[in-house]
Amino acid sequence: MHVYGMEAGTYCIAGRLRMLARLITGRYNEAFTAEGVTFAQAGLLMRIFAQPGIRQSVLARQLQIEKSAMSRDVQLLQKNGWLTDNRRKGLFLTEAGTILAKRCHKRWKVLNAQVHDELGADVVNGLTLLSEKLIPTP
Amino acid sequence: MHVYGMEAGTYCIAGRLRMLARLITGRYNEAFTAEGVTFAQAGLLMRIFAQPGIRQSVLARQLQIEKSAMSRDVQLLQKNGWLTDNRRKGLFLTEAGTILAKRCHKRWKVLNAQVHDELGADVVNGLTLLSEKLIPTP
DNA sequence: ATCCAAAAGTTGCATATACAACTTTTAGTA
DNA sequence: TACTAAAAGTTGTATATGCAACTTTTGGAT
Repeated sequence: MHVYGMEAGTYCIAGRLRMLARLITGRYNEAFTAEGVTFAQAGLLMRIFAQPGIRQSVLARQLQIEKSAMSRDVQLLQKNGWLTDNRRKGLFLTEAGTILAKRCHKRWKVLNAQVHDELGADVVNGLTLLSEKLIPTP
Repeated sequence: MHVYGMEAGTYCIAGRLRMLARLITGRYNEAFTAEGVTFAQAGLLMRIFAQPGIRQSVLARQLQIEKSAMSRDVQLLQKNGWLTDNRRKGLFLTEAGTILAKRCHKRWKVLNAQVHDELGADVVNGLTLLSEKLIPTP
């Protein structure tokens, strides 16, 4: 029988990636609910912590997110008091934002290592290879 | 230097998967704009075509999408005239829906084969392995 | 047939995301 | 310095998604 999405060896790449992203996002989200943020928010906070003063446009390129989406993500962080108000001059964490970013990074480190372990080197290498083939090199 | 997301070998699995999903979604979306649908919509149409009468709950499990999200996705298809109005008794394509699903499948087949080729067996196997490790077996 | 618990489906609310069109800022050049 | 084109950022509109709470449907057990 031929059921869309079930063919051995010819499954839908986009469908599969989207499903996996949903699954893994759920798992990471769980880990961050204790901090009151989503993974997407935590990820941004950690990046801004690591690259203070970074521009939205650069983040958008790094993450391959449309600039308007990034604008809104950033506005949300700011509304929560985690960013200073000079959005257009580069992004900087407030004190609260810095504390939160550090707490998130602790959780992220543990979880991500655990997930790496569970998945194994083959999977991680596969993902790396996929990244190299898909991510535009600027 | 240690920049979040840039560490060799310890990158964020969730972040990476989400980025790849965004990239590949964009590419598949392009292919379906000619049909006036997104990839998500086309994917649903193709699944309902392949499994007529399927329940939302089953689709939600297959795709690992929350049932409320699925409910809305399905409502959108119906609003566009692609589904008959008996949502709760199983999903069926209208004539227009059937025609559209077939057209989408043609495009999907070409694109997906092309992407498979581009990525290569290693990547595809890596994704398969990842799926096996992440997707809950019902 | 009746009743009840579990499953399915919906709705309210919030976030994440894209595209198009618009405004603002920045940088280079005359 | 003034002008202008490109880059950056924002806003309108729409889809995709999750969680919680609610309603409806379904399948047994009596």
